[in-house]
Amino acid sequence: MRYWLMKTEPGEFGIDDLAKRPRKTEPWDGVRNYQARNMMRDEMKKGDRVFIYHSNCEAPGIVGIAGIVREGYPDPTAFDPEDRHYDPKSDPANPRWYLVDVKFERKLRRTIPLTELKAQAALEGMALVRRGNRLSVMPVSEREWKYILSLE
DNA sequence: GCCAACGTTGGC
DNA sequence: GCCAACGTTGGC
Repeated sequence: MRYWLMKTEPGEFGIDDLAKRPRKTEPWDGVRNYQARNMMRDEMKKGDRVFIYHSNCEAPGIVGIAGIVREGYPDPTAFDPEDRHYDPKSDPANPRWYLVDVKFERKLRRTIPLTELKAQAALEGMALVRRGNRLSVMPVSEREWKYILSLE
């Protein structure tokens, strides 16, 4: 089993929206970045665990835990001209964008803010705290996962 | 709202 | 294949 972190904007779709979904599950659509795509298509497996991170908001940070319940499949929003993530260059016969289904597990007892994560020497190597990082899906090591949970 | 950092596009 | 221009991300 592997560990991941996925960003989302709470103004668009936050951890509480995920918790309210039928079966607490949501297709993680709309990701349009090749590195993130590759991870969702090739590397994320059923049962993997995910930190949900709120970005672009008043208090950016890790807010909860989810699990992967369906492995990579083509992102249908790429084929829908009405969708704001429509990509005319994604051919259904050879899809460009992929997603996974994510299921709510629990909220953390508190948000662990980005500022706090940045202050931890133990987390120096994390992609999340590196300057200019813009990846919306990234791996988390087991050591980092446990360390972050110990801050909860 | 600002702006640095980064990814993508497209002309050459 | 280079690289300038452009668009987006996301913290602050």
